[in-house]
Amino acid sequence: MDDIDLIRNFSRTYTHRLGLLSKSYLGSGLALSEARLLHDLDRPGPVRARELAQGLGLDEGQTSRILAGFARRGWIRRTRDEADSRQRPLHLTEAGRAQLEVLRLASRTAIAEATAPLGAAGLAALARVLDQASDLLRPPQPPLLRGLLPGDAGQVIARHAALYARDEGYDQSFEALVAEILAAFLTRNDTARERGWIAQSPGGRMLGSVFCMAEGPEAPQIARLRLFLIEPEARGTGLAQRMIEACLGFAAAAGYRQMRLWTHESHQAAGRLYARNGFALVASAPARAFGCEVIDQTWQRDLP
Amino acid sequence: MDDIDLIRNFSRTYTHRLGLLSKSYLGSGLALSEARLLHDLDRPGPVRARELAQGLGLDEGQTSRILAGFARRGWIRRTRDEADSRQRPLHLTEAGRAQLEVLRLASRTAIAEATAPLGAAGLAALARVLDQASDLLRPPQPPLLRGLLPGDAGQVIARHAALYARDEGYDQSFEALVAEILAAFLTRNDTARERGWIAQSPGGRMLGSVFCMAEGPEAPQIARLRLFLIEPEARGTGLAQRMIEACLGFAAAAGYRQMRLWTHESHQAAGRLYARNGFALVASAPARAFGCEVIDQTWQRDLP
DNA sequence: TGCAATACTTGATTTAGTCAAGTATTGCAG
DNA sequence: CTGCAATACTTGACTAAATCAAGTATTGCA
Repeated sequence: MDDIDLIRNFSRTYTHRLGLLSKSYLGSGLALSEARLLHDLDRPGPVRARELAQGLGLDEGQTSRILAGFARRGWIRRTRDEADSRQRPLHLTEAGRAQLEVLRLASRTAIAEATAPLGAAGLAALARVLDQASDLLRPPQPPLLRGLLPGDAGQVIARHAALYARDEGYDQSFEALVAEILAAFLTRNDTARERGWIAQSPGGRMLGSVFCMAEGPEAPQIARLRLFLIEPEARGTGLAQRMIEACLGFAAAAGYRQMRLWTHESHQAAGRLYARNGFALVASAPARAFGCEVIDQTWQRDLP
Repeated sequence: MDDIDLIRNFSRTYTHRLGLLSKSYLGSGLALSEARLLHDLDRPGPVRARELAQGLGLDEGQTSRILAGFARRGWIRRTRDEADSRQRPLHLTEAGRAQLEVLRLASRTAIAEATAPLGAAGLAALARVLDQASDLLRPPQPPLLRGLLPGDAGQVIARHAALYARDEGYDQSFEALVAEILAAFLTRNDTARERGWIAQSPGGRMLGSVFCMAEGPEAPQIARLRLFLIEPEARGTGLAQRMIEACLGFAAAAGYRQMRLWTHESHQAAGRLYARNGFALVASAPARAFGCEVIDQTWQRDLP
């Protein structure tokens, strides 16, 4: 059972369970090739018929016929290329985009039904590993660092809870703490002095988080770096460094004079990262937290 | 970009890159449905045509025709059901099995070509995440614990190196150490007193390893638990406990009086597991190893 | 005993896909 | 600027897979 057999094995399971091979695509009346073609038409600029055919490995004749059908149904507009009138650049119309949305919903429903037995947690785990696979299949692209969007806070809570429970044995009280921290952050909504970053894979799954928060009114010049988490599969890639830099840069620009953070001694890789970024260990004390014996650490550095 | 969109997105990337949709299956002259049908015929007992059709979502008429073709080419034998002569139980012949092997090789070649740009490490990573996905899609099954097979030692070395480099920052000297330990183990080949276990997912990927080795001639009654590793995604599932029990059970049966192990303080979850299994910390000392400052720990317990 | 249900098979038809030829246009060597 | 190969797409003829419906032999059961 080598790597290739594992992949073959997956293909069979996947096509079987997710029914990728379904003819007459999801009852939408469109054939699979038509659906794929329509999807590939959804690009900002004009599209060439040949590009589409080659991109999908479809026969050009067949492509031509399918496109004729789309034009008849008003899903695409075929314009005339001024410079070369052999070509007929294609544009998706509003009707075409609407049809694409119909398709998207049908496909979402089908996947939701097929994955219903997995439950929400299983679905999230599946999405996570499949998106990892997407990343591996695509030419490598660096993760995106972006601000917080709706739904991110929940993800941050869920991943903190899951990973700390697995790796450190933390109990539910840790999830509650993370939820409280985030709830307060969102409530304060102090965008000038506080910010969160989400690292996101090219496919869109969350790879990590970091937050810059105010230490509190009694220490207005101190910023706190919090909820710093990198998914295991994204560790050792330099992503953590990028995220720390984003956080430090924001804190300095927001006028803080120091940045402080709180961690546990067991996070050795994190400790090395903090040390590399000018933080120094300023306090350390054993404590009992989240059902475990831990050694709390406080690190601090000055900001430029 | 929610979970379902991530899955949709993966499906597109995957079918595009791995070309699942290839008609005329891989130049073997068989259509995709024929290949899938032939594959599903490969089961120990007799198979019913209807089962096959329903299992693959194929039309019964079409199934009948394809099966007639298989029978004509001598790939299947159609017997007569004594109790119900409407049914014609199907059996794959040797020729059919040979054809299946042709198909398997063609499919392997196709995957190997499609994944060539990823390199060996990328392929291994892809196989790993896709097999995780297979596990998630299947009804849950517990991992299998088995002895060492050819190729396992290499995997054990590779995963130790990769995970410790990622999580602890160990350098290459750690990989060398693991390789030496395993080479010596394989060379001694002392099956009565030493053994290794591999935990394997239902799909077949390695989920973890543990070894029972002799401490050495100067301490013949002491066994050492070594190379204990659980893949991150398999942590917190009780697998580690099963593996420790297997190792302890073997050591006791092999006549050892004590079991000893060596770890680092930073592996807190492992430490808790050892404590739960009767081990006590007997020595602890800071050391510099594999390019890191660590705190070596020795744990020990008596065997029944 | 008769009749619906089952386990397939066969026939008629549709349709996606293939291959090759056809049309209009472009680019470029002579 | 002429002619001819190349390009971008279309069209026609054909193949084969898939679908739908009807057909056959057999079973089970009221």
